[in-house]
Amino acid sequence: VAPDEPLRLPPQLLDGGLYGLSLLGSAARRAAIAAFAELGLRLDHVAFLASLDDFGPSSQRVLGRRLRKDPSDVVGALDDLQAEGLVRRAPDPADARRKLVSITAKGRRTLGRAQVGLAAAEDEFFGGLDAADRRALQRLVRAGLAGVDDRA
Amino acid sequence: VAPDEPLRLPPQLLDGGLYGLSLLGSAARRAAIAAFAELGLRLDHVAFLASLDDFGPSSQRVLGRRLRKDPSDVVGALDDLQAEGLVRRAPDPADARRKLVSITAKGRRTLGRAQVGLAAAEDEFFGGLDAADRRALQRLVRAGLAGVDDRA
DNA sequence: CAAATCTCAGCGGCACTGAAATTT
DNA sequence: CAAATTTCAGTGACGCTGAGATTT
Repeated sequence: VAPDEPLRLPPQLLDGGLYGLSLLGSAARRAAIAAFAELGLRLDHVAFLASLDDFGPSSQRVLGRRLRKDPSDVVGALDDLQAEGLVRRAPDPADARRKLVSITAKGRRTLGRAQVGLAAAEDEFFGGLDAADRRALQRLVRAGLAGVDDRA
Repeated sequence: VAPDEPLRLPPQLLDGGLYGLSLLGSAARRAAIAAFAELGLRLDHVAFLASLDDFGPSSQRVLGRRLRKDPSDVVGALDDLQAEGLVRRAPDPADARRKLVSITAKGRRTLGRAQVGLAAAEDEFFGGLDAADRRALQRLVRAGLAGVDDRA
């Protein structure tokens, strides 16, 4: 008697949509984490690098708000990135309470490698969907995220 | 100078789809957790109750595999549920290594309350989407979860 | 005997709270 | 002085690993 039960999610929970979305999000998170692990980066590390690359130098507070990260969690992640030489912290000349964080040239190179790994992980993750579905899902995710912004 | 920056996610990460899906999944998870918090239940508590309700009594091993939970994590969650009288553990007469877990009448009542709270949370969470989009998102999530099943 | 099942101890990622130190 | 910013210490949920005890 060896019951090799596969994944079998309770329909009564899946029906609503919130539970399934949470599970799929976890799977997506795992896939992204795996893609960055070989670079020694975590998900939030890459998020900080990408934010600095896209929006330019920011104070830690602003950087955190953009990514919905708690200020106390920003500290540790930036410590890691700074130790690797991927970001720079400098006092803000306009306000000594703030530190201006910027991405370094090495940080940009690392970010580029992370993007390559991410793209591969995405192709694999969304491999089961055809192009139209993948586009549709992406649109709905963006719409959903806009709602998240409001709610917070 | 008070920069009240809102959520502003890096486009270069969002473009691929995996990052956005991960974020939306986290938001969905938070919403579900909040819906169950007033009942003193966590997400996995409700998942176990729903699984037992939908599929009937199971060994802890099978119960865990169905929900993609590690056997070691099943133990603690069932301890909680059993302490509240929501599930029952009995030795499997066919195999003394196993324990048969079943949901109690009280567990079903609690699960019902959890479903009510979840439905409300879902209406609020998906409030920004029209009915067609909500249906489409749910379909794509199911398709995506099917892929997750394969990959694991 | 090897394998399966339950259990416990521990670690890593992540999100959050509370509070201290410094500066505006 | 109150408020903003960075920082640290701690907690909780969650997923995973490794190992022990019992039974098949």
